[in-house]
Amino acid sequence: METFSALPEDLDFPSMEQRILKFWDSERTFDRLREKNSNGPHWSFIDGPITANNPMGVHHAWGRTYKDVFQRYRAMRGFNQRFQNGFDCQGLWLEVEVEKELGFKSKRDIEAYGLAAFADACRTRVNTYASIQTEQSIRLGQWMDWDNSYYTHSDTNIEHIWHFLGRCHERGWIMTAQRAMPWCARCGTALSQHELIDTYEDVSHEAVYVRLPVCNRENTSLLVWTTTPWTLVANVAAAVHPQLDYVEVGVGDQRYILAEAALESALDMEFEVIGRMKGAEMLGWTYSGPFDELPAVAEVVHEVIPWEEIGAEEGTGVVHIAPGAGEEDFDLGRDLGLSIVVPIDENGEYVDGFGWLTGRDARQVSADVISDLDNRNLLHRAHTYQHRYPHCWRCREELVFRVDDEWFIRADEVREPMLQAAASVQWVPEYAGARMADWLSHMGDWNISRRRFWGLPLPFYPCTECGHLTVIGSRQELEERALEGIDGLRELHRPWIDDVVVRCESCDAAVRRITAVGDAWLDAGIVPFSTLDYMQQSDAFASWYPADFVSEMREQIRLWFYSMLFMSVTLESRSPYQAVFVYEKLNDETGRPMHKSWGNSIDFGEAADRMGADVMRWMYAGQNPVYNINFGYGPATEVKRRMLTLWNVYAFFVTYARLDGFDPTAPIIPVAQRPDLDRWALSRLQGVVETFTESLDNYLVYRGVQAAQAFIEDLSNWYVRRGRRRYWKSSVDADKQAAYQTLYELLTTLVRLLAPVMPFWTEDMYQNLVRRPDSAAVPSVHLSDWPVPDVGKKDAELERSMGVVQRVVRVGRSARNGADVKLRQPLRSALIRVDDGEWASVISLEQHVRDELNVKAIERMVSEHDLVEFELRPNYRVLGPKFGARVKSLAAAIEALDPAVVVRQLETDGQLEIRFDGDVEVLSSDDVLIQRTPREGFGVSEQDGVIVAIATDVDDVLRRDGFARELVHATQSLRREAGLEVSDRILLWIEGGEEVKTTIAEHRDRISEEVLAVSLNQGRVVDDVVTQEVILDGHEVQLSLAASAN
RNA sequence: GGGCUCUUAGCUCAGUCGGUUAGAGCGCGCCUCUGAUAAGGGCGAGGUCCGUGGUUCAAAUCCACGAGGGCCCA
Repeated sequence: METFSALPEDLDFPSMEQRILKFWDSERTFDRLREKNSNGPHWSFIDGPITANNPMGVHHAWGRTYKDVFQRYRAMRGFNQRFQNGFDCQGLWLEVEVEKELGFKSKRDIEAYGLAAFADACRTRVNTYASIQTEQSIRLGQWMDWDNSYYTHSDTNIEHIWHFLGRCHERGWIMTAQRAMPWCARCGTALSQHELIDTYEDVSHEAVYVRLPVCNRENTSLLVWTTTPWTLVANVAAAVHPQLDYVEVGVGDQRYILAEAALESALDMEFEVIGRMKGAEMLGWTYSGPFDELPAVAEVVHEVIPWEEIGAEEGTGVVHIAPGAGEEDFDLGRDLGLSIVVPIDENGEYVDGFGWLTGRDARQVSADVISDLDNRNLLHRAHTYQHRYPHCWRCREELVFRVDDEWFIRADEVREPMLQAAASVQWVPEYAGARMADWLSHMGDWNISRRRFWGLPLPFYPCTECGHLTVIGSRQELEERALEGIDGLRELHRPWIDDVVVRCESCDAAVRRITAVGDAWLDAGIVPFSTLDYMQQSDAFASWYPADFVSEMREQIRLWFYSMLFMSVTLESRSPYQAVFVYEKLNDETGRPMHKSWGNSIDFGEAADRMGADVMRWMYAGQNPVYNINFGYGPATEVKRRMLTLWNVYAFFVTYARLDGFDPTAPIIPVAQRPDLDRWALSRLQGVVETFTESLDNYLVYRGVQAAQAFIEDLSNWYVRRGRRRYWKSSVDADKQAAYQTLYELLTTLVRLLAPVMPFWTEDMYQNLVRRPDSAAVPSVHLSDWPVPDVGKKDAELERSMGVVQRVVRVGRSARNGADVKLRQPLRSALIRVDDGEWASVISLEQHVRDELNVKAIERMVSEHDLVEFELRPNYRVLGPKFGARVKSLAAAIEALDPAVVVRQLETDGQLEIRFDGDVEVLSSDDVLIQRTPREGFGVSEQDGVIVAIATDVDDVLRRDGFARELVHATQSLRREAGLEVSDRILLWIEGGEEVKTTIAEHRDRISEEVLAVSLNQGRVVDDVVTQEVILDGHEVQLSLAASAN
């Protein structure tokens, strides 16, 4: 049996991943991992719940990649983990989707449908998408205990929130307050400020200039302007800026008062200025409101009030104030103690007391309000006005403003403890902590009530008799207090919970629950407790709380991280997490946000099928999390190309290891006895292991990915390229064995190192490299131990030397390039100049330099004076600290010297006297930097202090040496065309002129060996051969070859 | 208005403790290699390190102010 399986033509991630998924499944690999670590130390991660509402997006895949990477890493280090996934299952997001499914237009449709049926529909949707998301996550390679996911709509979760609210109530933090909020009449609920972001759109509204007759001033009116005529019925005041200039103007028989600066825009007719005054003079005036005949506002005294925020750029400088229908109006009204008239209900319809408007939709009454004002002679002018206006992000309806009673948790008392708890957390990146601190310092009371259906039932039972608020803290308490309805309580949701009537704590009256449900962030915030059975005082809680790590998008700082912190500080006086990792946003590959309607969003399933999960994961893990990621098939192609470098190395190894029957279980050649190239690569590997480990410990996996990527480049473009001939040799000797053992160790270590990031491919490689040759090996890469750096294999000196050689080679190639001699032509020698300490490095690794540059010899450049020109620069790094401010005149003195003379002086004496500022100082060669510029006309290049000069003359010997290479190359091409395997032996005939004959005579053995020819003859043959005529270096050559029998 | 953050090549981004001539990948042009081969390598063009001021012998780097982008708060 062969040790390793042959590899397919190319790396097909999707099909390979499907194979690995089946493998994990049949091998129970994840179960075994958990069993293996069951006695290990705990590492506690809490999964932020994903809304089980739609299929997963590629942005979720980013976050889940992080979660999976860190959990897999900790698992390889032997930590016991819970691997619990979570679903967010309640709240408006979900309700809106269910409404769409059922074709509903408003909350009344839900009520008509029935709350019980609606709750069932929500539950069904949760189940559907939780299962789809589970499948998708598995496809991504995420390992979780999928049968044990938590759901935020569970009674346990709800009870734990009740418990929390009970504790808040004990401290007197639960309260109600009026609040003005943007409101969606269709959804029947308020929107929070952050839900307004990006919802402003250009729309046209009918704006009106309205006359408000001033009391006790004949025919005189305030002129106000509004873009929302529907709010005029709720007018209670008119605001003016105390310092602004106002004028009284006559228009026909009417007089208007408005800001002087607004005259032009507001009045489009002849007028005459009659008087002037400051706004301050008008304060306290009263006026008749626009709808005083309506019962709801009949009693309101309309007054002129001051407001500093007024400008005259828009409107009239006199502002219509309706505290019940505008946000700023409400704040102003509260400060000044104005009456608050709330004209509409939660569906946007006028409430009782508004006459002909009652029952009508506020968003459809503009025209009627305007004509009504006109009929009553209060309209000055109406016009179409275009402006940006907020819309509901869910249903795109225009928003209105509404004042409503809401439930809050007071925040002032927890603010300080929360700040302290947050300060104890490791925030990655650090600025996330500053964000949290900023948010906490400014946070207002937490508005926790939502007027919806499918959500946490707030356990608030205000007594209509005595006013006492009963807050139920558990299901048991509910049962104890229940007077009726408890038998029909199927679950802790509406409508069933609404039927339970309880006994008031204070007066024993029968009280009902408020109908509001809770903010969904309560649902998510409680999970550090609910998932560990906190209320049962469980052992689980004691051993898994607080979490070592949580990770989500940055916006979760003010959402989930905040709500968890709030609840945890309240319940346990400490942070629920010790480290928080945040990352930015996912955009399309051009940097635009992904939107379904823009057609630029990418479906997760499609992405997994087209690019493969490991490619996605490698891209995500390599992203610096402080930047938005630009995701798409273009970037994925680039990432895959980089991964292909590792594939090439892997494929190279497998190809030759199979040919040679390399046995990885054979005795190990001690590292000290292996060639420098091997020791170098192994040393580099230790550094990569260190860096990668550190990057995972610090939650900055991208640094590890970058380091691994750089190492893979080195592996391919230096280690394999430099060492490839060692694997081609026909004989199996110690050097070849060392080469295999080294490359094998590099690959198998890398496979373990990269396993958390690309679990599929590393498993595939592991099975082939490790398990196949050794059935006793650990059955999965994910069950193996995390690599530990072996200091015994570190050789800093060798790494440094190899670095010098790599630099020399780079410069040498540049020199050859300039000399215009192709690399296949061997040249006599390379003259090399490096820093004094570096020559030993070059000599010790001389072979690599000669091979790479294809020169017969290297020489140290003794006198570079003929090849380069010099320039002197002060070495500020050394001189600065030594001379301080005098460094400037010293520098001037240095630059005035003749560089060539200085160089000779330093070469002979090693020091240099220099006069400046009247002093004489002695400088050493460290004090100046000698910069060399190659003179024209040489094959010379200079970079980073290294000079390489190539002797470009070619004599007959060198020429034929090069020609032999040409013959080899041409023969190799022909081998390929003939479809031969790399190990097939051949019979070879070469026919040509004198040059060919002489070259073959001189290089027969070498040519034969290189092309695996068992015979090499001159002449032409005709039968059973592959033949090709080529012209090499101007010589006609005919090559013929045939496969050899042995 | 306040906070956090970013601004380096056409694009995406590195840049350590302030110190020589600021780097990589992609793209572009040229060359090269070829027993990893629908790969690989090299060279080149391309930069006001957002601007101004300051600290310092020395600033992409530290400080202040300003401009622009992003996010958040009010």
